Amino acid sequence: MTGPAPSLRDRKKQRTRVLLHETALRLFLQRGFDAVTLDELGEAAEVSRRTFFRYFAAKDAVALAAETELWDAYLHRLADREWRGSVLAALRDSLTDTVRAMGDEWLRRFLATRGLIARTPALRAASDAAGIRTQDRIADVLDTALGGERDLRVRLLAELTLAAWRCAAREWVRGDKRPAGRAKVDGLVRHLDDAFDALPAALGLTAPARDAAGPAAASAGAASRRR
Amino acid sequence: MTGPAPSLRDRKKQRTRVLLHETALRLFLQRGFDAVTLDELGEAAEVSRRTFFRYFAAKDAVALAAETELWDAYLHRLADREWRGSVLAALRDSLTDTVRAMGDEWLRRFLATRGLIARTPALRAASDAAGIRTQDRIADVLDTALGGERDLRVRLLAELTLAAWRCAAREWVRGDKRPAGRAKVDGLVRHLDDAFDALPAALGLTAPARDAAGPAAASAGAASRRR
DNA sequence: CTCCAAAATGCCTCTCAATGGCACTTTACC
DNA sequence: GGTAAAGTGCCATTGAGAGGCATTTTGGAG
Repeated sequence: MTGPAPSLRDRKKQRTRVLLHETALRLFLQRGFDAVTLDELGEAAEVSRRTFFRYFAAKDAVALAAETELWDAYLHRLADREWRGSVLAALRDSLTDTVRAMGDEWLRRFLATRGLIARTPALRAASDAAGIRTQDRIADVLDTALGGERDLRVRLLAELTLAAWRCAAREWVRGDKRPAGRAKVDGLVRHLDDAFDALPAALGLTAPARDAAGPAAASAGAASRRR
Repeated sequence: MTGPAPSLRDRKKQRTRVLLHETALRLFLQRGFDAVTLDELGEAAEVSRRTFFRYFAAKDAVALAAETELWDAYLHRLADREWRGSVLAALRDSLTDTVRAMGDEWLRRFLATRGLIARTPALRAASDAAGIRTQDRIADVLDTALGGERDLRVRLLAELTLAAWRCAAREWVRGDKRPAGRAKVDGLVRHLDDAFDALPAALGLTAPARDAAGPAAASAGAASRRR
């Protein structure tokens, strides 16, 4: 992919975008998303608020940019892949492949983003809403790839993919913070695998029998019980 | 449930709340959610903006009130039920039972709400985010009811319930608008049944074989293919 | 290199949702 | 009837978000 070299204009724009994003993450982490105004962010990045809005659609968009990059990369990978065999397995593999392919620099920003989401209701809501828009996009790619019929199962698969993601991300953020770098990514991938693996068993989960003294009567299946 | 009779204070508050909600739906439907300011809504309902915020946490909350009622009723039903057998079936039955139990007056408001959501990005986002908070609440109820262990399958079941809901609601809004009253509710219930029914088949969906000329090679399963 | 047009930026004004303090009004209860 | 608590309205403020337009920067042709 050797296009024309980026112009000075393009380089400057990219630098401004990165500067806004990094500055935002730093300030939001220091003082909290809600406590940092866009005037302050612009001052710190030496960019006007007007310009900020030329780069990001909203305040929350700059905080969630690393997550957006992941979904964009994932959607791109889905659009490019060959489809054969189990669709869910393809959705799963593409997601874990995408996560693995994101770089260390992205990982640092993504961890910061997850931390902000965990402590900021407005960011959680924005991230959740964006996730559901991602589901729409996944369903669109699948409709196109699988033959253009509007199939309820396709829609559900998009839902299941993000369901697994949300469960995995939730556990990941909760988990041990000590691993760094690649081990962090591996942890996320493991949680994703656990979540996708647990889908069939979840469908079959039954309530404990009323007279059982413990969990012995719980559904036997792929054991995803918390260890 | 015969508690003490509501006081004049309580009755007036309830009337104000209903008035705000109904007035908001009317104005939002006439002119669009974004075009109606809270000053205008307050003027029309003869309530100050300050008071509006004593009843609703945000502008979108008044627009989504009917949906909130549904989820509150559903969560209440889940908290009250006996748990035995398949958890997913229980989640499903409780949801369809709840929908059926909501009254005609609620149905009218709920239809208006769905219409607003369909045409207002901000409301769609707010509704989606609220849906995911509902998933959290479902998972909490399930954790309590099933023995208090944090089980990934439980979390996934909450996800699957809202997944089916979103798919069903989407098809429902798209569908024939001519049925009224109970037939509208039956339509929603039917879409919910279809969506829950399609979950196992979705897990097993495979891509069409590359040399197949048509969908003949698609996964044979519970056929939820669009008709 | 110069010039001009296009693109990017900053300044400014405005709107409106949201927040919150406090004075005033209404209701409940003794 | 009097008083305290609850409810309401008025007012001021903040900050995200929108958009117009002047100014600055960059690209490209001659």
